[in-house]
Amino acid sequence: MGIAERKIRQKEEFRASILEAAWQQVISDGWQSLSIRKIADAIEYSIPVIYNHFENKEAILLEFTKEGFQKLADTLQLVKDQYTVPAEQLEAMAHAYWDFAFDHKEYYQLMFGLGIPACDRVNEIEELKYATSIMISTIKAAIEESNHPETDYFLKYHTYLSILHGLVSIQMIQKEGKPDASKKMILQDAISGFIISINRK
Amino acid sequence: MGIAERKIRQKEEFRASILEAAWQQVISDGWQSLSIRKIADAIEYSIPVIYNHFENKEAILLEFTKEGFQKLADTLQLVKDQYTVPAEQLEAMAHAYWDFAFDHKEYYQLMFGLGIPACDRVNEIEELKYATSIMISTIKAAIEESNHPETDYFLKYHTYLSILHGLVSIQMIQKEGKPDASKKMILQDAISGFIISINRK
DNA sequence: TACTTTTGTTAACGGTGTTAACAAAAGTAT
DNA sequence: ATACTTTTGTTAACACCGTTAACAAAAGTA
Repeated sequence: MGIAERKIRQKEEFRASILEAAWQQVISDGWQSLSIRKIADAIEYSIPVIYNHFENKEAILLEFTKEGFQKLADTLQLVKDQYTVPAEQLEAMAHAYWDFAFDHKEYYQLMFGLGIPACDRVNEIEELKYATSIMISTIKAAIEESNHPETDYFLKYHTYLSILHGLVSIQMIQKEGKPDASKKMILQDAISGFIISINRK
Repeated sequence: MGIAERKIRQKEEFRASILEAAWQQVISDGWQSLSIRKIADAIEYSIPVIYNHFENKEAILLEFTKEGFQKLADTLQLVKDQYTVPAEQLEAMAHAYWDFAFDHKEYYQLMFGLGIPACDRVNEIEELKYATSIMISTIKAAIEESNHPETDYFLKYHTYLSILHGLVSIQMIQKEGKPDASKKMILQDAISGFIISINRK
């Protein structure tokens, strides 16, 4: 009897429609605006039915997170396969990573827990400018002392900050508490590379 | 008459007590758990009084964000002043940045909008491992072809991912929409430096 | 047809940020 | 001291949120 199969299929469809409705909400107003109630409203069912298919809201978000990592992995693999030299692969994958992040912004934010609070207002914070200027002036000085005094210091500042923030936030996502001292080797490694890239002939 | 001054002073104290209560809540249960109601409860006043001192909840968070950037800037300045060679300053500041982030985790999360959703469960996602393995294998291959085949590939992977994530997330915080192509130069710059650091003699 | 299981509903609990309407206290002027 | 005004605080509500218990309806099974 195909009745059990049909039920499974229907359940799958229902589940998919929940995700579909959720995704529509996310891409139209960001994942902060996603609510169980809005999903229920969109699929024209009452709220508790959603809990028949997902344990809770987090489970829905987790679904998209997985989807996101899968898409990213597929993208990286695809790009990697177009090259043979590892260094070229790494470079191409880096660009692919970047493109993925901005082409699938919602996915990326979910995957890496980017809350984006006062996103647009953060640039107006005076204290931020202060911290920025300290770093920029140092970068500037380092460049002037280097073999390439014509280097774009603003670009280098962005690189510097990005490396730092990347290291920190990846670390924070992966582990609670203060990371063991060995993790600082990653920092040391990255920052050495950065400084060398400034002084390099 | 000092009565106006007293009022201003009292208002200031009240404001400070709100921030103090809020901060206690943040450090004890994370800033996700912070609510106007809990603050009101802690200072033993009714809810709306808080709105006499802060426009809304975001304004309170913004206050801490500013504080955070101020503290970071002070820390960086202090460390910078202990060195004279710019390259040394950059390195020391990098370590100070790292320490600040983990010594003042709550500040850092606020400052850079780190939502931390399935923070502890993210490592269990199978799709993440898939994406990870693609990157790691490439790094491994690049290292084997390099002048330093004994290099720790896991460390280099972390560096690689951190650079990428740092670039992306800093970019996302600062601007909505897809960044102009010129911003990709930062990526190019950072990734070149990374690849060089692998191949470097 | 009678029974069981699945699927869906309504209604509520406890929580959130925010605000309107109003009471109480404090300060000011007569 | 009394009358008036401003400030400060309160209660109560609005509109949301995630989640769940209690129950009704439909579907499948004997």
